[in-house]
Amino acid sequence: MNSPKRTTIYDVAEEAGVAASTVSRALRNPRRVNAATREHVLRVAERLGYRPSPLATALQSGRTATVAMLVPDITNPHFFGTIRGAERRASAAGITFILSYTEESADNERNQIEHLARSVDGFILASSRMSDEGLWEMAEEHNLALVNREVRGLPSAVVDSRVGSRQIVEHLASLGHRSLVYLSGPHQSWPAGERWRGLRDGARNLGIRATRLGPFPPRVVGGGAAADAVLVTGATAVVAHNDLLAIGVLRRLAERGVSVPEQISVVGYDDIFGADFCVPALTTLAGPQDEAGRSAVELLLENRSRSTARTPDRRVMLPSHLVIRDSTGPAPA
Amino acid sequence: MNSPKRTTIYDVAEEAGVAASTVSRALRNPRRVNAATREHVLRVAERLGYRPSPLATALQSGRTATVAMLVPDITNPHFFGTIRGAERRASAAGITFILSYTEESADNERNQIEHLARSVDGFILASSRMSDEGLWEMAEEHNLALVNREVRGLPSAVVDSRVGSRQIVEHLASLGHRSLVYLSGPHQSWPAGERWRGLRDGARNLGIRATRLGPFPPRVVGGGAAADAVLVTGATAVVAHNDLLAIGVLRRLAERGVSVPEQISVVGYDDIFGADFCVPALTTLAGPQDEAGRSAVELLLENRSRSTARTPDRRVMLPSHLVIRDSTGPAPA
DNA sequence: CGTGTCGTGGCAAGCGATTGCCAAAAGTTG
DNA sequence: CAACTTTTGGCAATCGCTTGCCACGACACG
Repeated sequence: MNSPKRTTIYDVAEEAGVAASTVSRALRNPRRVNAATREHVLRVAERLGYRPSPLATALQSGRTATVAMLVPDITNPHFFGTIRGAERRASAAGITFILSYTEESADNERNQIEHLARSVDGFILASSRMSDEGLWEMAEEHNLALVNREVRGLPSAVVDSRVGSRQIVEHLASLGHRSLVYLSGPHQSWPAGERWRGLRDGARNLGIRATRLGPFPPRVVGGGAAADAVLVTGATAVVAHNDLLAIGVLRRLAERGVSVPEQISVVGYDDIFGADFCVPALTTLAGPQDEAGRSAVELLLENRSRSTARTPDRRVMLPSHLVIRDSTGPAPA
Repeated sequence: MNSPKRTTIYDVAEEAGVAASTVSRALRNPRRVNAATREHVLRVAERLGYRPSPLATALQSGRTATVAMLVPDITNPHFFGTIRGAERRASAAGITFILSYTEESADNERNQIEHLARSVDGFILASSRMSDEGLWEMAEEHNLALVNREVRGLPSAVVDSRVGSRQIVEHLASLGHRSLVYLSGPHQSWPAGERWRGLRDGARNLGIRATRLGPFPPRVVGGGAAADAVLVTGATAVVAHNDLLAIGVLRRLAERGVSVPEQISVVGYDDIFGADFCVPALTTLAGPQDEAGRSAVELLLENRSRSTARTPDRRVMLPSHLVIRDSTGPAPA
């Protein structure tokens, strides 16, 4: 506990026979102090086991060396990669990483930001539920970086799903499929729009038919209704908004005795943990989610001193790739 | 950004025509100030959009309203439940949640604690890699709560795996198995010891043979070697240290054409995401991991003002239950 | 040798709250 | 109505660190 008062910069100063300011400079601003003095101060600090107080530092300097990541839904494995990447990058830069969940609500997101605003240098908003306008407004006051969401004027790191979606279409077309169904995620979901556009455009180019159903909750449980909806369309290929939904679809199809991929091919997005060992193993569009998290932290760091000039909005686009497994196959004759 | 200086307690004080101290009291210590004054101050604060600075508060009062959770390995889904539970509980109490990974290293763990010590009210150590001695030492200086680890004198929240392990043995024995193999996790792992003891004792009671192999890395990739090791023993039942390892075993067995559960029954621990849709679906000992996370936060909160008396060490033991799926079946004749 | 420059270190004013202590105002009591 | 207690609000110190400004000495230069 804090009972045995921790050693402060003053303790070090006294012990070293210098002023507190000198200690501070020796630590933060090496060139501002004589090499010998500095060496001495450092040694004393070390001996006393001195640790700076991040709070005091932050209060004074305004820099907290902390970032917060806001994620809509903690139960969604999709975010694990992003969280991991962001945490790693932050950690490597000596930056404290705060994780918080917004329970899928834009209001909640706003509140969290407001609540943490003074304690962090910036926010990583993963799959934000806020509107573009809301984000712009927030960005006036706070340092933001978006993950898997693009908004004009705001820095973002996204895994491509537009180009990847075309690859999906090409893959399916090459297997002889003439039509596909996209099982859409939530309406406000930015990637859902991207994916659909990619699929639609790809389909148009290749002269096959693409239709969209939904929205469905992007979770395993959503797969039941989704699968049934697909069956009535008679489609031979279905692309689910994400792997969870795809897995739910696989389940329901198995229940109903529809064989995959013989009768229907199924594709997902994200390549989450488990996509390789569900049955049949899922064909899915994989992307470097952890890279996205990493990049987001970097965008935040770049923007730290944005107080003066507005940096041009940086956008990082990470390439995705199609992982072909057992859930896709030749279209039935 | 911070350019438009955020409103402070002084701004509110001036606007309301009172002293800063009054504002502070109106906010924190309502009974210390006249109801009318208080009402007025609150209104002004609201109008000015005042938000207290957590940093300043923490610096002065010593309470940070923040907890940190240290997890050895971010890639292990086992921790997701615990993280979720802890985050939720913290969030509900208005407490900021810091998440950090220790990369499986005790040293790293120690460093992280040292690094964050001034910024948090306490630490949740999930599956700590530190020795008992190390933990005692840390507990002298810091407010700790352990998850899935019991150490004398320290508060902890653990999911029972001892009793649960007996249930596993009973389940297997009832299916006619006369011997089982435990695929052990890392040697320093506390649950590994518990599980083994539970299995061994259970086996002794029921007159069946239990042997231990390992240690194996508790990940899917560890399953390959583990499965092969099992096969040479000729055992009919194998209990893996966790679901990841179990899934790896399932895979390898499938590769080698060994059918589960006809030839070998497989059991895991944790009931992670995916355990229900791998093939065959995994029989596993499920526990309320999120409860453990939640409890850990509560232990920390109880102990917040521990500066004076040492509270008796609180231990929370959460019950586990066996989820029987398709990976276990009657012993082969 | 006088003066200008540069390198160093110290002083002290914050950063934004909390809180012990005190004094003025209000309420109580005989 | 005097004496005393209780409320209530303000002053100022404090938490631990950063940083602008100043001063002092060393050094270089003309």
